[in-house]
Amino acid sequence: MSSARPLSSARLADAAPLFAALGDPTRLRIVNLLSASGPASTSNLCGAASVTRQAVTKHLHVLADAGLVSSARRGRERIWELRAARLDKAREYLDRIDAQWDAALERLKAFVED
Amino acid sequence: MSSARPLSSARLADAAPLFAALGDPTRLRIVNLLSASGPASTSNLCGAASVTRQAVTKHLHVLADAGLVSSARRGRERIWELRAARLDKAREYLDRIDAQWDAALERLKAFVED
DNA sequence: GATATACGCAACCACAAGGTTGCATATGAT
DNA sequence: ATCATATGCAACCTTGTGGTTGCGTATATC
Repeated sequence: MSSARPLSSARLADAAPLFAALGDPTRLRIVNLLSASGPASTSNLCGAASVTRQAVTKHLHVLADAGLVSSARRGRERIWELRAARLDKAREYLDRIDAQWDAALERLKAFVED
Repeated sequence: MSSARPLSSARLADAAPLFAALGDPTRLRIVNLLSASGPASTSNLCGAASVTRQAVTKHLHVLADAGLVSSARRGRERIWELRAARLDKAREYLDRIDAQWDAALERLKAFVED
């Protein structure tokens, strides 16, 4: 028996920016790159993108604001790293919504069989 | 041992619109409602939103374009239903990115221990 | 010290996105 | 037939977002 509680609106408002950050092709590409190759510098990430460095930097800041990446300066370059915990948050949301849906289906089924 | 293959850019380009659709608070609220209470009509969903019916309709169409909901007219109302399969797609993406990240960490660790 | 590299910051621009009002249309209820 | 309900559609507005160019600054490298 699933114990899915309804998602609080607070958690929902928190999750939207997360998905929004993942909702851009260039940013998703960056996340994918960071997850596949590990930490990388800004110019390193620029190599894979088809936009200017400044655009990539903006995207990285959006990801950072969403908590999906963190960065630190190393010498003259800035190294970006994936924050897997935040990704898990997103997964958790989807899991809970899915669980809710399953529970709703269950209730509907029971109602019909009534 | 995880068998995480790198995500093809085709799959990535496919996933971004999905996350983008989930990246709006109002839309996420709608998805949450549909998952918690099952299928509902447009005006039904409007009750929980703080925007006009037309705005809600727009959001529903965005969700439909992303494949996250489907709808059918029933009498004078239109009933919207969650497409759980599409939600699973999003989860799958996050899973694979996470697996990639784990694999990358593993390699880094092995490299350091070298 | 001169030079190339890597980045930060600001101004600016075009367009998509979210939202609204207004009006038309179809369907259920009386 | 009449009236209320539920929706569809279009025009319009405002802001946010993704992108650019230009310039300044810090850090390696020679």
